[in-house]
Parts: sequence; structure tokens; C-alpha cells
Amino acid sequence: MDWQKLLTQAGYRISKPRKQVMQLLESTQTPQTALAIYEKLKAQGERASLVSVYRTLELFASLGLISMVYEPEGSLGYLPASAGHHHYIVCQVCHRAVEFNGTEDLDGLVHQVESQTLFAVKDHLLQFFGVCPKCQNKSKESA
Amino acid sequence: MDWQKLLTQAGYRISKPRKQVMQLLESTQTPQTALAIYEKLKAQGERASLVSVYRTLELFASLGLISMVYEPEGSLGYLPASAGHHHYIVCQVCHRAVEFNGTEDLDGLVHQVESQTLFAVKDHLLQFFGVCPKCQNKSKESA
DNA sequence: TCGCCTATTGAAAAACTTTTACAATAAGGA
DNA sequence: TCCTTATTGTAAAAGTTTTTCAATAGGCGA
Repeated sequence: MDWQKLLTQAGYRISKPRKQVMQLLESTQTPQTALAIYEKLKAQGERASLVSVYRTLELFASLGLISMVYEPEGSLGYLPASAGHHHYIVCQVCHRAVEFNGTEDLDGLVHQVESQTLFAVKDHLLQFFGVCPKCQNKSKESA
Repeated sequence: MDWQKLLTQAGYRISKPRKQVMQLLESTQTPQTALAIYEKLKAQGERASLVSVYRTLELFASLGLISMVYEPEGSLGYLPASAGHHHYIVCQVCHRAVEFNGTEDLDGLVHQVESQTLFAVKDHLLQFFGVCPKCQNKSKESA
């Protein structure tokens, strides 16, 4: 669904900062931190405040409109959420994030962990880091 | 291997704060944040500074003596590292962390992700959250 | 379209976390 | 025990996230 409709239906307004943040996330190829979003908007001449960026990201995340991934250095980046699964592999070179579908294998792992630890699994944190095809080729060329 | 021997062999000294931090981590059942370690040491009358706690944790982690887990609220906790694998499931109620062995299933997932995304997988972030057996029983009793 | 209500914003400050600088201290080999 | 220097503690800085509150603007109803 359109994010603006979803926001409206949930009782939120379509404000300028919210439009700007979503537009920036949608136009970017890599996950962006709150500060990076703020600085890129500023560089574009927009004057959304950093506080609003934080608030907007929190709202969008709570509504499932955006996903969060850990960058290779540990900071938290945001990117538009797609419909289904939300597991990402992040390129350690160019930071590009790509979704992968690992539901089935993960289900197996969840069951194994539950029987092994007797915990009831409620949630998980799963993310891969690696080198994307483009960056693999670049390093081959320069070698 | 004994952590003190390992430190010495790597050219580091066995200082008071390092002893205190390791002792505290070894005596605790749950992962501890830097601040929590500092405050618990202070409560015990030890006078290690917060700066030293940070430095010590960084050193221990770089030597593989301790592992890091994300707490349910998102903060980073430390706990002594065991020999082999280092994946944890953390109880959302009592914060206890238990290791699990998911190497095989994870290998399968890694291969699937590589063929699906064409990335070369270098590293990963895997952690589960749930409710431990004890806390499951407690909630049953109170229900 | 206009006006009103109030959700939302921006600025400033506060709270919190982590890092840096540097003189004083103490670990451990000679 | 002495000497060298790794390590510490204090203080300050840097960085990040949250809170406060008056001003603004989104969007519904008239």
C-alpha cells in the first residue's frame, strides 16, 4: 500500500519532513543512518531538523514502512521495507543491502534451537555481511 | 586457555581493572553492558573507572575472550566467550543468554544466500530472543 | 475555500554514551 | 628493588538520542 494512505489511515499527517525522509530513503541505494538522512536533506536545501528525522524514522519503523540494518561498522541504517521478508545481506565495500529469502532454513534453525535450549523463540536478529557481485569484480580488476 | 596467560602472551599486563571486569563477567549469569559493569564494580567497592571498563571490554573482545550480544532493548551486553561457537539466545524476561549450536543449519543458509544474492558471505549477525524455560514456568504459575 | 483544532515541527537544552588527552600510577622484566 | 612503559583515572570533548515547549501547518468540517 501507498505509505501516505497507510499513514493517513493510522491517523497521522503527511508532513513535509515525513515526505522528505521517505523520498530520500526511496531514492537511495544503500541504508541511511538518521544523521546521514539529515545531512543529505540539508545538502539538498531541505530544512528538516535532525529531531524530525529521528521522530519520522521511529514512526515509520513502528508502522513497518521501513526496515533497519546494521552497517558493517555497527551503526543503524534505514531503508524502505518491502512487502514480505526482511532479512538483508549488506556489502562491506559499497554498503548496498539486498534482501534474501531464508524463511525455510531459518524455520529449521528455530526448531533446532528450541529443542536444544528449551527456550520459546519469539524473535531473532539475522543479517549477513559480504561483498556484492559488483565489488567482487572491482577487486578482481584491480588485482 | 587461561585468560591471564593469553593476555600475557599477547604482550598485555594483568591490571586490576582487567581482573575486576573479567571476574565480574565470570560471576554474572547475564550479559552486562559497560555501564552495568562499572556500576556493579562500584557497588562492590572497587574503583575501576568507566573508561577502563570500556577499554578492557574492547581489548577482551579483540582477543576473543568475551562475546557480545544485543539485549532485548538494543543495548550491547558482554559475556565470557566459550571455546567454540558464539551464537546466543537471550531471554526477554530475565536476560539470561544461552549458546546454541546452529553451525550446520547456518551453513545451509549461507550457501542459499550466496546463490540467491551472488554476494560472497563474509560474516553474519545471528541471535535469537525468546523466553527461557524458567521464565516460561513462572508465567504459567502466575497465570 | 476558509477557519479551526491539534498533530507536528524546530530550536534549545538535557540526557546519555563513547572517545580522547595527558599526567600519575603500577605491572612486570632485569 | 629498580626501571621502563603500559595502563589507569580524571577531566574534557565528541557524538548520539531524547525531552521540552512555543510556533507552525496539515487536514477536517463548515
